[in-house]
Amino acid sequence: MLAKIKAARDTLRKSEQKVADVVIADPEQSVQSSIQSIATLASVSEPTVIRFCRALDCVGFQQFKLKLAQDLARRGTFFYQDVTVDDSSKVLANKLLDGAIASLVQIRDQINEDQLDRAIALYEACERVELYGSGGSAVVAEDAQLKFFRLGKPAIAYSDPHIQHASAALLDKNALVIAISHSGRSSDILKTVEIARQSQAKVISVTATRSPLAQVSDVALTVDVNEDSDIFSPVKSRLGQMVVLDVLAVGVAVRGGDHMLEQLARARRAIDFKFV
Amino acid sequence: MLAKIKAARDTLRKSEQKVADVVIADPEQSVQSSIQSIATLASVSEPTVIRFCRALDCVGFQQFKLKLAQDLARRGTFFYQDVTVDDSSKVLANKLLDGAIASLVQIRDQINEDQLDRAIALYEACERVELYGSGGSAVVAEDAQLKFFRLGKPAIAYSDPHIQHASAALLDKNALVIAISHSGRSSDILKTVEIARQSQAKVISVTATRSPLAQVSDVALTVDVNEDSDIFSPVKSRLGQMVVLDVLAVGVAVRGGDHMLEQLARARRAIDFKFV
DNA sequence: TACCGGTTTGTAGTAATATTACATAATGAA
DNA sequence: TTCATTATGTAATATTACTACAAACCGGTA
Repeated sequence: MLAKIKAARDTLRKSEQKVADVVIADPEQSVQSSIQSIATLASVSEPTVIRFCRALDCVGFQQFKLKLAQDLARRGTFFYQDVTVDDSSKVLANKLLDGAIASLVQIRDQINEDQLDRAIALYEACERVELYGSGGSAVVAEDAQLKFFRLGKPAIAYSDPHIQHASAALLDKNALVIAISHSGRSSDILKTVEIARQSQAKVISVTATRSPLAQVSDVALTVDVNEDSDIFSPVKSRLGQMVVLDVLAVGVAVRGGDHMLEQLARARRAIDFKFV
Repeated sequence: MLAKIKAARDTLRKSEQKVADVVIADPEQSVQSSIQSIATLASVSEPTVIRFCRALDCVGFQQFKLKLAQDLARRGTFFYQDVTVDDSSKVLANKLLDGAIASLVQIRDQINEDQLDRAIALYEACERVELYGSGGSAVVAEDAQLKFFRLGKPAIAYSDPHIQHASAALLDKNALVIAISHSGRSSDILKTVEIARQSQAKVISVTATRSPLAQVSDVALTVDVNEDSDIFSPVKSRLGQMVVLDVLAVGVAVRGGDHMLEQLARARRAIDFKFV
């Protein structure tokens, strides 16, 4: 939740940002406050606070507080810690793994059931899937391709933006695009999605809450993680994206009933399990 | 908090016990309820619910709910659960994410510091790195390539077994191979590693404990996860492998001192963060 | 610059919810 | 039974969250 607030903060309206700042500054306090006191602290009106909560996918202030409280409670178990040069390997490994675990916990608590259901419906309605991801997200797109093409419809991943553009232009209304981007701000992916939409294709995005990419998609599966401590690339969001896509694929498979699940299980055992 | 309720339950007044019972019966629900609905469910009056909260050392109902919510959040016991066809999307997502989290916890607790240190030393001693992974592990190898080539030495990932063979044959004693395989039993990867060793290259494997691949490697970074509930491909081991390689790369970076860390952080912000 | 359409924000009122004060009912001991 | 004590509910009140609407703001156009 806190990560979500931080991620969404810049896309919020001016006065909602003030609210975000107050909450970020002292979440422990906010969780015990009433709308009134938060509104006063942020020097905005009370409805603004409510609008802020709604912008974060909460039905109201109460739910917002609850989610935030749970978020804070969990930070005790696994939390982000920056690595330092005098950490031993063991300490280092623990810090990094704790951070990764914490981000998955966060994602778990942010899953938007509604969007997920709609994403599953989009897959069921489509005839083929194209996965677009560049840079680090290319890896995620490829991984997802492996999953999706076992579900019975053609699935292909492209990582080169030019090829993405070309391919997107050739789609039709029976195509489903899954666009993967950590920030959701890369002009390449936005352009690609725009082209895809002109071709009438449906678009699911796997990206940050309220990012430009999320806003131009039919369905947005959001992945917000605290990236502060990632040194190389956003590993945590990568993990999150992979898991979210796994959830989507399994969700589709499950709709296919026991029969499909069993078949997939057999396929998995035959192909990957022994040899990869 | 829940434990507290259970413990205190018998010392409470009759009608307060009714409240305790409905809370214990479904804490997740209670946390989202108003006094009214809890009072109705327990067939007591609203003030009784408040008295119940006070008996548990809370100043009011709100605080009670907050504490309970945090308690529920903290019961962060994540375990594997098989998905079933009648799971809602939400339940499904939670099961899958819990499974993924549990596997990372397991990996964290299994990290072998000694092997990790030796792996770091091997990287420091080498002149170039080749990453081999096929099928699902190809994705991991590519991801790792992105990390390693920022560390200052050439790094390249191959996913095609034939090309792996050819490339391995051209290595020398200054090359480091990182071989990634879930099972560590694929004949392709074993053959590749055998060739690499004949070329005098060093080999780090990221694979299952005591697998054939682990046994023929100079250093084995082991990733063992419970795969029973993975439908498509071993997502969990994929996540684990990625994190373990992140640990290795960060470990190397940290040995480079503050200077290197800072440089990498800058590079990350410039490249990925805004655009991917 | 003045005006228009749309968006953002605040004001004021309403509904819901928690809390208090008090009255009634239950319980138990003499 | 009767009184004292405790437990529980009723009804009023205060607080808090939320809604509808109006004012202010902003960016573009004439």
